[in-house]
Amino acid sequence: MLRMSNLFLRTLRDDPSDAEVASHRLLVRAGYIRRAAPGGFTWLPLGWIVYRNVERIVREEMDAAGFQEVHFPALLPKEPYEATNRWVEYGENLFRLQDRHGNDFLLAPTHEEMFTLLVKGLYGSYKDLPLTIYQIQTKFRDEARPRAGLLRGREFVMKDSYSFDVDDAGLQRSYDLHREVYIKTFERLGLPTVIVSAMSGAMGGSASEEFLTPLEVGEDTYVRCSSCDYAANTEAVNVPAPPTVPIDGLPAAQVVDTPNTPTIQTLVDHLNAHPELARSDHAWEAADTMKNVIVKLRYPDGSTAPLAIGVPGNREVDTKRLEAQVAPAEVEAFDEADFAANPALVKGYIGPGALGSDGSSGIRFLVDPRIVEGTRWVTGANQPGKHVIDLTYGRDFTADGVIEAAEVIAGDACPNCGEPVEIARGIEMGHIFKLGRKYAESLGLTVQDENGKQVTVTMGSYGIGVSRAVAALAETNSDESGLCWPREVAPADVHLLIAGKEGGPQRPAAEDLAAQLEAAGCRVLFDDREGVSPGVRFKDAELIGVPTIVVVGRGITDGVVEVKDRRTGDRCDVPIGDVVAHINSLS
RNA sequence: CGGGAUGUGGCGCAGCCUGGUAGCGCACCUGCUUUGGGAGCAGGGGGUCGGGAGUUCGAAUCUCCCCAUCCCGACCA
Repeated sequence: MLRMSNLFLRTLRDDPSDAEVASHRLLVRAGYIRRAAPGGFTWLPLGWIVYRNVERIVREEMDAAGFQEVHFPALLPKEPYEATNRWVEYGENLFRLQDRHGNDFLLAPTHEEMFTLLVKGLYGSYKDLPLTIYQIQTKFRDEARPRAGLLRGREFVMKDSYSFDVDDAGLQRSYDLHREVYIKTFERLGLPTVIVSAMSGAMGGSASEEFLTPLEVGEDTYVRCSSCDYAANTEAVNVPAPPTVPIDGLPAAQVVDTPNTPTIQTLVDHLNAHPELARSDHAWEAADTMKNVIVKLRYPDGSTAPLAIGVPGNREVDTKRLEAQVAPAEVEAFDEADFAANPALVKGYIGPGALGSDGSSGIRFLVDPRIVEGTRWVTGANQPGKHVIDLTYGRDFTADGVIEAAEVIAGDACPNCGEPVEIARGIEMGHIFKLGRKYAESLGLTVQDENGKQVTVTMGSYGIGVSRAVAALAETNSDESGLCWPREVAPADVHLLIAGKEGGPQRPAAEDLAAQLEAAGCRVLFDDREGVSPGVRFKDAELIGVPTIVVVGRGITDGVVEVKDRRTGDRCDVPIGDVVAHINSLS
């Protein structure tokens, strides 16, 4: 039983000034967590109970699936990460440090290398596989900007599992099993999730899916089809290419004067104001133009290279989508100095003639998938104040390749069925993906097959944000008054409080009831503090968010107590002798 | 990485412009009263004023550097 008279807890009346999102605000205010470092939090007793409940559920589901738990150090040597090149590729998000001898270490952001090496050291036969092992461990990422409390810290707890199979069919089975286990785990946690196709990011590998909890404060944007079951992180959306158009008979490209057209809109207006430039089929619109955006890619080794991206003029370049495409390189702005170094680029009037391996600047030029043979565009003519119209792909220009970097807009056609898509935000709670043989190859993990031949093992990697799940649960289970936890993760089943004069019958009755509830297996948070006004007790109960609140108050003279549902606010009087049975019927 | 704001007891804030004994509310301690919706009165304890350097007889306050937190931007040709 948790007695508030001696529980290490102090609730706050005011919101902490640095807390923005609900989960952060309420977890701090209700005394669950406390900031200890930039992006790092201390768990207080109530918070630690909730955290362990979440961890327990995750562990139970892993174990039930037959996965086995191991535990690695968080502090790791550099060498395995050099073998896979991640010491460099992981970039600035990797915490690197040195010991007293000057040897390099890292604080692990994830443990692919170590799991691979562990299996390599112990197993050598196809008969040992399949195998899935996991750990629940603190991970470190030197986030550029930790924010939103527990939702995005620099230190957090993750459950990560890894599957090992001899062949692709085995990997598929391991992957599918994990997918099922995750669905069940999030259901049990009471966290709504959407499964979306994803990019595999810094881990490498191929197919991958994310489990996102829909949340406005989330940092992932995903699309969902209004009609079919397609859902994908915007980073992973593949825009379908339109059919090509026969080039015969298309109007010739012509360079036209377009003074004072610094933006796409002014350009479109200018064209429409000049009938001699009119198109035969429709009035000019932004989607008929192509804008060429120049960025600078910075590679992990520090080198940089410019990149030109051609997208339809009605769309912006989505930096996240772009970065997902060029990873591990990072995207930087192409600044004045860069323009100065590339005199072939006429700012505001950049066109394909200056771009690509065959262009005057030689800058690598990639275009949106919508730009296919026979499509014609209005775009820069590489001279101040001039654009070119009817510039046709495959006849007048070509690019070095295709890139998925244009933003996805609500209403775009679903890549699967063509119906309009919706756009929503969410936070990544889980990620499953097929690593394939990348790590096994770089680290030499092979087993002998039936024929005595060495074959490279194929792997899957699967993560759940355990500490983040606590924040996501707080985020999705709260109101103006405070938190309201799902029962299985709540710090207690019942918040029992006394509302009555000290010295009256309420305290002894509440003590008695607390003991009975506990004897019946109920987890009780008992507000037995003295000299605290009833208002404070009620406010604290609502803030703390235990699912059922039992008030021993004035009804006690009639032998009844009040049982209140924290979430709905529904309350009813229950004879004190029936409370235990009543509570048990709730869960 | 850029711009802006902020940093003063556990939490929320004032004081800074115009340098001179560090303040308020909540929380905490003592006493009395109060007890079904963040009680009242009285009396207390607690702060290297983010850090460092400088100016000055004297710095929370002025100057410089650094650090941290929050917000906005990171591209839109």
